Amino acid sequence: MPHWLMKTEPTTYSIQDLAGEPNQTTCWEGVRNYQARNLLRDDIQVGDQVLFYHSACKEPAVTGVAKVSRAGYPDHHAFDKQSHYYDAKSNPDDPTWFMVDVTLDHVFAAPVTLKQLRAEAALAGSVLSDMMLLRKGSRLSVQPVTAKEFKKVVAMSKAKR
DNA sequence: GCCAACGTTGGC
DNA sequence: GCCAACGTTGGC
Repeated sequence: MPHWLMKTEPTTYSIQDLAGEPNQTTCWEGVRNYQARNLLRDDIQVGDQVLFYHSACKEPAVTGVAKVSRAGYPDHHAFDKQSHYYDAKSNPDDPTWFMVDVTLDHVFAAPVTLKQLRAEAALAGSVLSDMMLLRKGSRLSVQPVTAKEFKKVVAMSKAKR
């Protein structure tokens, strides 16, 4: 079962927002990057586990785990002129943009910060040494994570600090 | 707020 | 198809 990491700016949508949703579920709308779109449309499946990441904030961190509860379907926000995510070029008959639904699994008691991830990745032979999130210039908002990386991050969230 | 890295757009 | 200009991301 593949694993993913999804970024969000907590000022826009945080893991606490997800925790407050009916069924703790939301659609992951507004991804407007073709590489991420391809993952959403073609690769991400129901049951896949997701690291929920807060970016562009005071302490960037993985803040919890979510699960994919609906596989790729058209992002209808692209057809809504009122929406911030409106895209005049996306045709409802042949949609450009896709989204999935995610459901909260759990919020980490202690977020695993980007700083901690980098420190871990710097250790010799670290499981995280090649993690996409940590690569220079990497800014894909939906990205693959290996099973080992996923397990490691979850373990770090449980470790005493 | 700065700025490096990256993606997209559009003139040619 | 090239590439400069522009916009966005996101850490710091």
